[in-house]
Amino acid sequence: MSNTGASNSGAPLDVIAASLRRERERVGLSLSELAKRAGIAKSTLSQLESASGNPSVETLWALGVALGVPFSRLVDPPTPRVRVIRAGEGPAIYSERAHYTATLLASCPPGARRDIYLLQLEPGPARESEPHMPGTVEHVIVSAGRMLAGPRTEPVELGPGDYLLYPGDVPHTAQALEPGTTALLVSEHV
Amino acid sequence: MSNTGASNSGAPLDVIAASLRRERERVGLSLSELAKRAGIAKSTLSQLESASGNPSVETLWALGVALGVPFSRLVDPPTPRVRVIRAGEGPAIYSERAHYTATLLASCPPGARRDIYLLQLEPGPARESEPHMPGTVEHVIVSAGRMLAGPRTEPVELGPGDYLLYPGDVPHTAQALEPGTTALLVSEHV
DNA sequence: GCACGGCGTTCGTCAAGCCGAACGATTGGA
DNA sequence: TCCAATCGTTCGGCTTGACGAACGCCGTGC
Repeated sequence: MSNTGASNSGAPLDVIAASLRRERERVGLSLSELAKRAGIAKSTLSQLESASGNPSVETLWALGVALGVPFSRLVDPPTPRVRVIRAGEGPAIYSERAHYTATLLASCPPGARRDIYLLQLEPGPARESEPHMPGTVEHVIVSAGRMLAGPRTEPVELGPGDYLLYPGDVPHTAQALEPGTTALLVSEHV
Repeated sequence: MSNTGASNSGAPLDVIAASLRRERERVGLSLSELAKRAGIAKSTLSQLESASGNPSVETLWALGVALGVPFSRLVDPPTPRVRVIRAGEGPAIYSERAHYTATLLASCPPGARRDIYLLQLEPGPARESEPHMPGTVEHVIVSAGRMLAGPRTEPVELGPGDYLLYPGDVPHTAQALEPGTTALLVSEHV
């Protein structure tokens, strides 16, 4: 998960319990063996997997290391499998003013750690975005056309194939310089 | 963070201490005030910020919620700012056999949680990829041309603007069906 | 000058996490 | 069949995290 403003849902302990068992079985370790490798008592691990415990960070960290798994995997719920969204399909956001279309391709359930949008822009007034969640960064890759993008204070002109990374937690802007400009926007809060 | 195989570096407690203070000051809360909002004793918070403690998950969770910050932000080190990579620049991977070019646009230091590649493919033999890190998923968005992509067992044909999500921890493939096919690949291990 | 409120730290108490040992259950081999 | 090994759970102990209270410090204003 990520207890972001949007999603503080679900007691972390249950998630951790499930994650631990899932990851342990995926690796194919016994409870005893994992406990030994992580340097913790197997009784401790047993209690954690039955969600009757409140592990310290060090304990959980040791388990993450022993499992060869990132910390966040243990506190965040699982993930998707396969999905296709055909051109033109998918939830879209339109803006008459800015001649702007954003199609949401992927949002990480439940609390979206990163979103992927397909942007289709026409020349006209710039689309101004207010700051997002602190810690957000946005990646823009232009597919076709030319555009101006980035922090409002220092926008960058981009052409096909250009890539731009900028902080999303400050005011930023997007504006097409040519008709039929399309770009990909990856917005992630780390 | 992510104590992934690659980056188990740094005692988590020090990172947490630093993160905690950083985020608290960014929000502009006093130690006492934050402690009250998180529902923990300020003495506890004080010890955590001085890295003389080993918080339980519940405690850290409460702080994350009170700060309006994702859990991982507290155990992971900071992040980047602004970067531009012009078309043709950036580290690239070529493959004569598969007429394939991948340009690495963004890799999340230090332990890469997701990579963004620009793919340029020409028709020819398919590029076969072995499974990555368990838990990896890949997103493909086609900019131009047509291509075949996805799990080796069930590839999908994609045209301009199409989006595909598939697991990256199984064998998968990529093959251009038209000259000048370009696509964007987001590879993330959650 | 001095009382007041808020700040962050330190101290003693209590509850809870972590541990090792012992337990019943299950499996495989002699 | 019986023994041995391993599994995961449960039970006292010791350790340690979390708590509230008291402390010293600093800026305000009466």
